[in-house]
Order: sequence, then C-alpha cells, then structure tokens
Amino acid sequence: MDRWSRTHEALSQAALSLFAERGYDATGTAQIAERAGVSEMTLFRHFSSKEALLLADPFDPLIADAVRARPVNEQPMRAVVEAVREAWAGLDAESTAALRVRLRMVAAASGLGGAIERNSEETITALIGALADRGVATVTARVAAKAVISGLGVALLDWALSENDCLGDALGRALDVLGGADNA
Amino acid sequence: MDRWSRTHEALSQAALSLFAERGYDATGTAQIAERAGVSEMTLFRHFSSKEALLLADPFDPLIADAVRARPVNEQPMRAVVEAVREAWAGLDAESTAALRVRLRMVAAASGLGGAIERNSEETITALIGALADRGVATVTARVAAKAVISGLGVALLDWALSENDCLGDALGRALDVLGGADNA
DNA sequence: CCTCAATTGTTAGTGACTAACATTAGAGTT
DNA sequence: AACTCTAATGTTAGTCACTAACAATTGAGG
Repeated sequence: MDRWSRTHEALSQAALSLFAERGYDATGTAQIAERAGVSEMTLFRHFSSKEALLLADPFDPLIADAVRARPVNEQPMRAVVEAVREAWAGLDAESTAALRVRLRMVAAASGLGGAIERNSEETITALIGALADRGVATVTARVAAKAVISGLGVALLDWALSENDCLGDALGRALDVLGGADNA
Repeated sequence: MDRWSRTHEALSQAALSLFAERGYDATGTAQIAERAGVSEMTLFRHFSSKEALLLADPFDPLIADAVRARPVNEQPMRAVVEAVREAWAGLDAESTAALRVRLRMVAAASGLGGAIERNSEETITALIGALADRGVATVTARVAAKAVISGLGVALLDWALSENDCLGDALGRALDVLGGADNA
C-alpha cells in the first residue's frame, strides 16, 4: 500500500463517515479533507468531484466479459440485460449492504439525480466495447448501454429505499422490463 | 405577452446568441443577464440553472398522450418507444434545425453529459403517469421511461454531430434498439 | 548522503447559485 | 388621475465546489 493508496483510502473513509453523520449536502469538501488529514487540493487530485467520493463506480467492469459470453446473434438490449443479470448474481451480503447505504445517501441528497450514471462511465464504455466486438454499430451500442445502465440506476435507487426487498429480485424485474418482457 | 414572458424570452435569446458566439463554457451567467438587460438574480428566477437556458425541454409532453393511445396489453418499453416514434413524426424542418444547433452546443460543452435527461424530467414524469394509467407498476414505469429517454438522448447527440443524417431515421434506429429489435 | 520524481501544500481565484430585504413597475379600482 | 396591491426585479453579500500556478516535502533508489 503506497502513499497514494493510503490517502485515497483515508479520504474515502472520511467522506463516508461524514456523509453518514451530517448528510451529503451538509458536508463540505474542506471538512472531508480535514478529517483525512490532508489539504482540500489533494482531495480533488484523488477524486474528480465531491460525488465521486460517494459513488466510486459500484458497477463491475466484468459485465463487459459477460456480454462477450452471450450468443452472438442476440439482440443488443437483451444481451446487455442478461449480462448484467449474470454479473450481479454473485454479490455477497456485505457488499450489498454497503451499496444500500451509499444509495440511500444518494437518494437523500439533492442534486444527485443522474449521479449514478455519471459515475458509471467506465462501465458504459466497457459495455460499448463489448457490443462493438459483436459487430453492433457504435451508435446502437451506445444507446443500448446507456439505456440499460440508466434504467438500472432507477431500479437500484428504488431498491435502496425499500426495506424488505431482495436486490436480485429488484434487478431481475427491472432487467425484465428493459429486455422487453411483458410486466404489467 | 406579459412582463414575465418578455424577460424570459430576452434571457433565452441572450443566452443562445452568447453561446453561439463564445461557446457555452466561456459564457458567464452575468454576461447573459447583462445582454438581456436584467440582473443576474432575475436570471436564476427564470431558469433554475445555466444549462436550463440551453435545454428548455425540447421534448414534448404530448408523448404521454401517445402512450395512452397504445394498445393496453403492450409491453411497457415497446409502448413508450412507439409513442415517442409517433410523437416525433410531426416535427417541422425549422424546429429540427434549431434542435440540432442546441444539441451541438451541448456536445461541444464540457460537463453537460446527462444534461438532456436532467432537463427532460417533465417528460419522464409524464411518461410515468401515462404508464401508471395502464396499470404498470410504478417502479417498472420509472425504469422504462428513464431508459428510453436516456437512450434517446444518446441518439439525439449522435444525430446532431452527424452531418447528413435524417432525424427520423436516427430516432427510428435508436427506438428499434430500445424496443428490442434485432439490429446488429 | 544525494537525487529525482511523485505527492502534497499554499494561495488566490473563478463562477454558479442562494438568502434576505428593499424597490419598482403596472394592471385594476375608484 | 391618484391609489393600491401584487408580481417582478434589484441589491448586497455570501457559500461552496472546483481550478491554476508555484513552492515545499516526502520517500525510494543509487
């Protein structure tokens, strides 16, 4: 663990604890830097924005590999949907709980609409690449990737706010909708 | 045309002309207010943000009505997709050209990713309402509406940057993908 | 011990956006 | 024409995320 990783971790910890205590909006970047024992400038060298401290890409880039494993002649939307379904199947209880905490903060904060997609750029890019490998046109790939991730973001927020719902079920329902299933 | 509408129009005009001259990023809200002959405070009373000056809801709320006109047992995604297709069919050449200009500014500016969806909240809300009237679950409705609008935003940006492409064709291809067609 | 590059600190600033309160314009009434 | 009352605007002073330029420091390898 080099110096960079240490401060990176310290900043993340400081941010999450402060967000939990006072809420996202009421927490300033200066306070986060102070608790991490670091200057504010350093904070922005490690995280491009304040919201990046809360949403450090919870989505997994292994989704792209799952897309590549789908049947070649499958429709783009369905391929992405099924890939996401498989990729999210193996998520332990601990990560799930942590994700829920983070997403609840997103929901509680004002002005964080679309924050999930904004911080899923890497995942979207990976998805586009995987679809391109299947011979899908670039525009088509971008449309499908963005649509699925955006829809998924809505479902994730809804799940995080609900109390007794299983993540797998919530995602499954959303993916059914996105894939064109007949959910009325 | 009352006073409110006049300043509203003046602000919109001032903003668009300045964006065209110096670009979005290089234009400050103070300059816009000055050219409109108005204080900066008034600007924010008329437009909730700087980007709202560029993206004053180009999407039509009549999309919701088109959803209501779709067959009741149609899948949510397909219903929304087809409704959008119909709603955008009647768009004159002038509006199309103006839309292209605006979207090119969006593409040129930095930090305006997701700006389209952010300013389509009303359309999304309307879509959700229309889907709810069909008996679709609220989560399902939100997922479908958000996914379609997000995917559509990507297609719109791509169309705006391309030179010789017909808007109807571009939208049609995107909607096919979103609806689950077999576009490889 | 020295060097050099990576990492961090300092300072000063920009620009979008907000709050509280004073001021004006303008349509309707008498 | 004077009067009123509300919508609309102005003023001031501020907050806060984020950036640029440059100086200082840490730490690993020679």
